Amino acid sequence: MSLEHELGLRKPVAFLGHEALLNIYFTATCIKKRAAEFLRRFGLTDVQLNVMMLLKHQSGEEGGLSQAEISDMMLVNRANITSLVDRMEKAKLVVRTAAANDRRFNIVKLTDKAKKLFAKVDPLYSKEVKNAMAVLKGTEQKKLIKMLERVRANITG
Amino acid sequence: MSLEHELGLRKPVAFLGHEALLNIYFTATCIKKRAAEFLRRFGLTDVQLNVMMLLKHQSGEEGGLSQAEISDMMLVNRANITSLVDRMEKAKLVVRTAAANDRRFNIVKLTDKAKKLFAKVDPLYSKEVKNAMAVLKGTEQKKLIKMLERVRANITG
DNA sequence: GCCGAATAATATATATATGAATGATATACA
DNA sequence: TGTATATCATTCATATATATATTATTCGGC
Repeated sequence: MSLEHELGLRKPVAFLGHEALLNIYFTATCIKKRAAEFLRRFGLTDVQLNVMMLLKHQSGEEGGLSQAEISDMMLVNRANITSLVDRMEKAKLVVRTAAANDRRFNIVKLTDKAKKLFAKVDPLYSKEVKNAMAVLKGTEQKKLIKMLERVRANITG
Repeated sequence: MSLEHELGLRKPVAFLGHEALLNIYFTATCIKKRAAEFLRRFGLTDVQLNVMMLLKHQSGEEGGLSQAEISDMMLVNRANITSLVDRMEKAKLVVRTAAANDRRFNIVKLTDKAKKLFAKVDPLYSKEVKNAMAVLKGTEQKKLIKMLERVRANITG
C-alpha cells in the first residue's frame, strides 16, 4: 500500500523524490517499532540489542569496544553513549573497564548475564529479520542495498 | 560504499537480510541528520517542518488538523504530539483552536509567522530533497518505493 | 434522559538523540 | 622539556520517542 494510504493523507506527496525519501524514513520507523515490540519481552530495547551485537561480533583485542567505537558503529553522538552505557551497566548487561595503555578510554564489555541473554535472543531475532525481509528476493535485496548506498554516498559526501 | 566500511566494522554483517534492514535503518538516520543540519539555520527541527508541511497541505475543512490526525500522519505516539505542539506553540509556529462541534478536539493551525517561514524554507528544502535523491533515476526511485512498500506490508500486516 | 464504551488530549516515567562546554589524558613537535 | 593540539568521556539543556494511566467529552443503546 502507498504511503498516502498508510498515513491517511488527503493529498499525495508532492513529488517522486520526496515520496522515495519518506518511504525510506517511514520504513525505518516501522522496522524500529517492530524490533522494539519484539525485544520488549526480553527487557531489551533495539538500541541495547544493537550494542550487544557490536560487543559480541566487533570486539577488538581487549575483548570489548571503547565508547567512541560504539558511537562510530552506530552513527550516534558520543554524548549519547554515556547514558546508554550507564543504563546497560545498571541492568548488568555491560561493564566499563579501564584500557591498558590509555586512561582516557573505557573498554565496554558484555557481562556473562548479557552473553547468555544474547545467545537466547539472537537466533529468534535473526529469524524475525529474515522473515521481515523475505518478501524481497536475494537479488532484490542486493539492488535495494546498492540504491541506498548511492543515496547515502550522495548526501554524506 | 558498504555499511561495513561506513561504520568501521571489523567483520561483515552476518547475512544479507540483516544487511538490507540495516541499510534502510542507517539511510534513514543519515537523511534525518542531513535534514536536521539543513533546518537548523531556520530554527526548525525536521519533525517541526514535517508538522508544518502537514498543516499546509493536509488540513481539513476547519483549516487545521487535530492532534490525533497529526499523530496518525507521522506514525508517532499521540502522547508525543502534546509536547511537540507545546514547543511549536511556544515558538509561535502554531495555535491550538477549539473544534466547533466536539470539545475533545484541538484544531492545530499554522500562524502567519509559520506560513511566511514555510514559504521561505519549503522551496529550499524541496531542492535539497531532489538533490539527495537525484542519484537514482525516476524508474529506480519507483522500484525502491515498491520494494519498501512490500517490506512495510510484510512487517505491519 | 442515563450509563457504559470509545475517543481526544494530557501527565508521567523512561529511553534515545543532538550540540556545546568541560575535564582528563595523550601526543606531536618546537 | 614544555606547550599546543587532539582525543575520550562526561555533563547540561533540549527535542523526540514510547507505554501507561488519567481526565474530559461524546456517543450508542436502551
